[in-house]
Amino acid sequence: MSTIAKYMDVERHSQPTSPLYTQCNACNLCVSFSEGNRINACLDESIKQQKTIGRGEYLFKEHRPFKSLFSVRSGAIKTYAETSNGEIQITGIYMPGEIIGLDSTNTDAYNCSAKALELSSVCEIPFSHLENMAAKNPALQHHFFALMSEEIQRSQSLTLLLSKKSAEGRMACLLIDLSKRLQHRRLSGTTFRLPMTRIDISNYLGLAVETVSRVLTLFQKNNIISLKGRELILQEIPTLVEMANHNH
Amino acid sequence: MSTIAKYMDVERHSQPTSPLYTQCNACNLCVSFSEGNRINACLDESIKQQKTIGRGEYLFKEHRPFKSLFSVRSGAIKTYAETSNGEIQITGIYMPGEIIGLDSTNTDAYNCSAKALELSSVCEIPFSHLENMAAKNPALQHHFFALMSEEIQRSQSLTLLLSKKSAEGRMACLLIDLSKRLQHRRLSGTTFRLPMTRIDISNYLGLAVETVSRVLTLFQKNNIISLKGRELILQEIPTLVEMANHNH
DNA sequence: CGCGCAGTTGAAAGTTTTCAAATGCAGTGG
DNA sequence: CCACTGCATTTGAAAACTTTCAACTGCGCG
Repeated sequence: MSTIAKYMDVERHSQPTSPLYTQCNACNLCVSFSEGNRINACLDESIKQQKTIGRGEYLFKEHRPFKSLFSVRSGAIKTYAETSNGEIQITGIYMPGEIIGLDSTNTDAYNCSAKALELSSVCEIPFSHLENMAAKNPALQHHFFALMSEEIQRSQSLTLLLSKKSAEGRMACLLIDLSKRLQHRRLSGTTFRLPMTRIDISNYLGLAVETVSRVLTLFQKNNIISLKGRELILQEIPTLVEMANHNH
Repeated sequence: MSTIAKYMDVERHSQPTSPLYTQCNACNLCVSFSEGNRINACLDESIKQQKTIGRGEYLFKEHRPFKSLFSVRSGAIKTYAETSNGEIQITGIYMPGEIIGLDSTNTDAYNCSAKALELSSVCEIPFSHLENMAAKNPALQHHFFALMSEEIQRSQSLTLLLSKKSAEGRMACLLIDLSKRLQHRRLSGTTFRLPMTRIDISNYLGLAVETVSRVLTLFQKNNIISLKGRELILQEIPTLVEMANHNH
């Protein structure tokens, strides 16, 4: 527990009640780290730095120098890449406890842009420090490989979704995915607010905005969900799961 | 250069002329490693193990215990995941010099199956050994993070392709991608043999087989490519590049 | 030689996109 | 406080693209 340690108890006591922090007692990376390894350890606070960014603001932009990973503490962040002809593709939606930037560790520049979908707070972790620490701590190194592997899988899931599922299936997948991630943070998996606009959803799912709107309307007509603006209630999760598993 | 080293010169001299080994002087991982880091170093031969697998044979199957990564020495390997309802999605086509299994380092089981598209030889590297070595060698650790990051990017490229491109665009992307990877190995990027069937292509690109066939026929009619069976000649690479960059 | 599977081609069907138009919502400035 | 403006969202109808279904050809192998 040497240089890494502490922080967890400090924060656990300073923010015991806020729902935003049920999952994030300290830096999310640390929690993630300690959970994954069943080790009560945490990154040294000296290498971390908290930051708040407003809705629509950038955490970083594509092609800018890559220096740090970011762990989301609250809010939601989207990452996206830009094609040669200016179109963008959202590559991920990151919620509290999740780590941004793992796809850029092989270059000197970020491979995507990261923008806040709502007011968010993040924890910045310089990658060089992390590498140094990982070199000294095999458990941390192992955890890092695991995190990156998970990121590959996340992306592959999206691939499968885009390749094999209908518009309804894609939408169902997204809703189920969001629900699960919220539940993992011990928040409600049935009643929540969509973190993104229909436009972002359409981009992420590879559909036209109109299609997203139509599918959501259909879901509502069938009483599978209830939706007002971005406020969402999943009324028939089993049906959604079934639709999510069903392919073209 | 301690425990890691040697091998490169040994193999470089023993197989100087075979085109299959122009890129792979020793274990591909090592070459990749030494290239990436501009270090003349290589994994200790004691932890490696070569293997040959015939066309259609499995390198490993999904859900089986994860123990090793594999570096392709010759041939071509596809990886694919199976959905709950039995459909499969090809997640990657691996050619010499590329590494398979990076998406499974967070679990005890492989997350996909790997099957040889043609007679192939691979180099098996137990992951636990690699982790141990990486812990002792910061440069190797760094290289590993880079490899995993590249794998994330590869998957994200596929996501973009599936999300934004038409059938023609997808096919063009695949051909250009294959061409580039062959060129990277100093093989011809204009005349080569498709490593996979039309069925594999269709699955990988998220299209129906018939669509793949139609697009290839169209490309031939427009004299963009020449194709007999799997023998391919790219006649108008600039046109292909343009089509690959063009979205829906 | 024939079986089985890969590949091709045509026509119809289906899904999603595109285009167009209207509504709603939020922030801004008068 | 209200009108105004810009964007998000919804809805309808037509257009476009891809899939599905069906049939046929070709190739490799026992």
